Amino acid sequence: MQLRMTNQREMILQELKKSKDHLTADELYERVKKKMPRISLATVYRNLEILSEAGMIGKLEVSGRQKRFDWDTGEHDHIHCIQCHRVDNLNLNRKELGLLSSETIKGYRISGYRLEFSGVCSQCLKKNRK
Amino acid sequence: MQLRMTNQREMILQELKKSKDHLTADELYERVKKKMPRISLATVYRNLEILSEAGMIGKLEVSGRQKRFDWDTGEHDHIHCIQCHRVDNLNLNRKELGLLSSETIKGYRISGYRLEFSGVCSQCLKKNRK
DNA sequence: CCTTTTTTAGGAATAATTACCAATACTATG
DNA sequence: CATAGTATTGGTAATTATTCCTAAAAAAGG
Repeated sequence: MQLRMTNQREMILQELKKSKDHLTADELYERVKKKMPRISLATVYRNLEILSEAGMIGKLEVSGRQKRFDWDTGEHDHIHCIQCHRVDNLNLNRKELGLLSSETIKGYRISGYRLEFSGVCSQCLKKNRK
Repeated sequence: MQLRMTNQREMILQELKKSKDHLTADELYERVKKKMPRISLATVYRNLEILSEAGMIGKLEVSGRQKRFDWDTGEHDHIHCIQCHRVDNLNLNRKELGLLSSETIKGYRISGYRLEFSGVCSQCLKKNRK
């Protein structure tokens, strides 16, 4: 692992953790820029990739949209709103699902899975009622 | 519903069904172009969107990559190769999972879910051994 | 310090997709 | 059938998200 923490890298990581949210690269770029005005968007992208590679953050590639990055690296699933595209955490009992038991399916060597619910979040439901 | 079938629309639908695969818009464009050389890529994109809207094909927004379209509209899950990005079908017993039972989770009104395994497909495993 | 390696900023390049719009094709009437 | 209205198409420009490139800056290691 042994990941060298540069100022930019550290700042990106801290801002993501502070947000306690699932931010996109450019959302994070906007936040980091407030403190480091000269940082480049490419640096944000590169470091998010490096940090997720190192397992220090999670990467969410959800529903064909922009990638989002997750400060929480613990095992959990996600649920997202098909209207405003927010992503929330979800804790399902994975053992009960019994899905991870098999190491190969249809000839694939399984490395992981993603369970992704979609629907309309409470904020959007409220908005729609108006 | 009542979808008017233009020549282009029909051709796109037929080529996708014929392929029995999960094609991207540009893969399909290449195939359709063989029979309709003057068709536009935009038309392919547009009609794939319209067809999936009408429920005549499925849309797969998988792992942050290119969208793929599915000739098979029956309920099924997917498994994809993290190496070559192919997508295969998977039939899991959904009732057993007991996941669709709840209509709301964390305030969301659930409209669906996607279970997506990832791993290395047999072709890639074979390739790697060489 | 001086040299080597890594990282950065900034902009250019790329890939996938969508938007726009003038030209066509189709539909339904009179 | 002529024709007016609507839908769809082709071609291209624009957009979005992301990666690539390169010279400069920063850090590491003698």
